[in-house]
Amino acid sequence: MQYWFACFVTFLIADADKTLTNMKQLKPSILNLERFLPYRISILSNRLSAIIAQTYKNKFALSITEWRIMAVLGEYAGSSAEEVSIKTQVEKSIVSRSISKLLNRHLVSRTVDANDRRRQNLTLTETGEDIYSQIVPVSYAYEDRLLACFSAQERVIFDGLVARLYRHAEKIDSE
Amino acid sequence: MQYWFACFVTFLIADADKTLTNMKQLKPSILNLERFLPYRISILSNRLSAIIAQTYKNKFALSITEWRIMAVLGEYAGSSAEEVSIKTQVEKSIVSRSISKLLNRHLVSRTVDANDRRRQNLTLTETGEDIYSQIVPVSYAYEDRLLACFSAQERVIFDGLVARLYRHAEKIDSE
DNA sequence: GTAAACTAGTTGCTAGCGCAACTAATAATA
DNA sequence: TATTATTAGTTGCGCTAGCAACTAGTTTAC
Repeated sequence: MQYWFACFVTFLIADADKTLTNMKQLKPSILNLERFLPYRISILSNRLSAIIAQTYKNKFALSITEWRIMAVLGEYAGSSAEEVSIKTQVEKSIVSRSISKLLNRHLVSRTVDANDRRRQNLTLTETGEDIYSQIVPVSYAYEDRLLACFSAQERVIFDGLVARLYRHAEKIDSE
Repeated sequence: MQYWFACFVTFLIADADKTLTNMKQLKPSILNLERFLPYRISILSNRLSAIIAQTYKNKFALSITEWRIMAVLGEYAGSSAEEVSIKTQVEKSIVSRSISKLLNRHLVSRTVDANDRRRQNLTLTETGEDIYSQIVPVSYAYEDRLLACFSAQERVIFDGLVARLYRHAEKIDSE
């Protein structure tokens, strides 16, 4: 057992005791919002989004949704709107409207698919690629700055727990 | 060092190695949305909210915002709109409009404060209390169901990491 | 080969969010 | 005490989200 693990675990035990003590003070007939997990995740998400939305808007005049679409196209050029919708988890009508804006700004181009004329293949234009390559490091920098409050081990733990909770919620959702 | 800690830590090390391996496969000039923390938190939050929003809407005809306001008033009767706004992290104009709806439905009542006639003290009505006491157990049940994918220890860890990240984001935000 | 079912993408409509401007009341300052 | 600044709450407005209906193209099944 390495030293950092011992430290980490000690910290966790202290934290656990504190939390359990707090929990006992609560009447079960009252719900304390600040301790309610979905609420906490929601305000965390809002705060993270607000910070990054500001940056994208100021520096690149893009909404988070628009950036997400570009992010998918930067990685998977030639995706359809449907595929973008799935990857970004953005509803298809919103994708459609966002793509219109990106087309107007010549950040994205589209061509009707030869084999399936319903389908339209989307690609970043040269300008789009250019902006994309500017945003990527900004995004990574933001992520790093956020994660500065975690140790490398904690990052991994957090990542794992988030992923597990997400998959679990998906399961609950599909029931 | 207790046994479960050893098991847990072993699991974490395995997970860390896997993640680090994956990370090395990434070109730094491309951003993979699915690995980007703010995105992951965002879709997690959306999913958690969507599930609970459905329940509140179906069973009680309340939006999440309306429920959050009631949750604050259930715990702190006589709060002002301002205080509700701070506690719920909901913008004051939205609080104002939501309160109008709750007043119309006679779930909340308000009285002008005697000492400060700008301020209005908000309280749940009897009907409001009644609905509140029905929602609380439903919310706790949902939270328990979500957290079923974590061990007691993991819950505490997750809680702590979420809290830390939130505080850290607050700090970043205020700079 | 044609009708029915399905799929891709767009558009109409409603509701909620959030900024900013506004009203009314109070507190601070000179 | 008069002027100014501050605070509580409401309202106007534009934007986005998301459901549902729609168009157009494709596949399935008889």
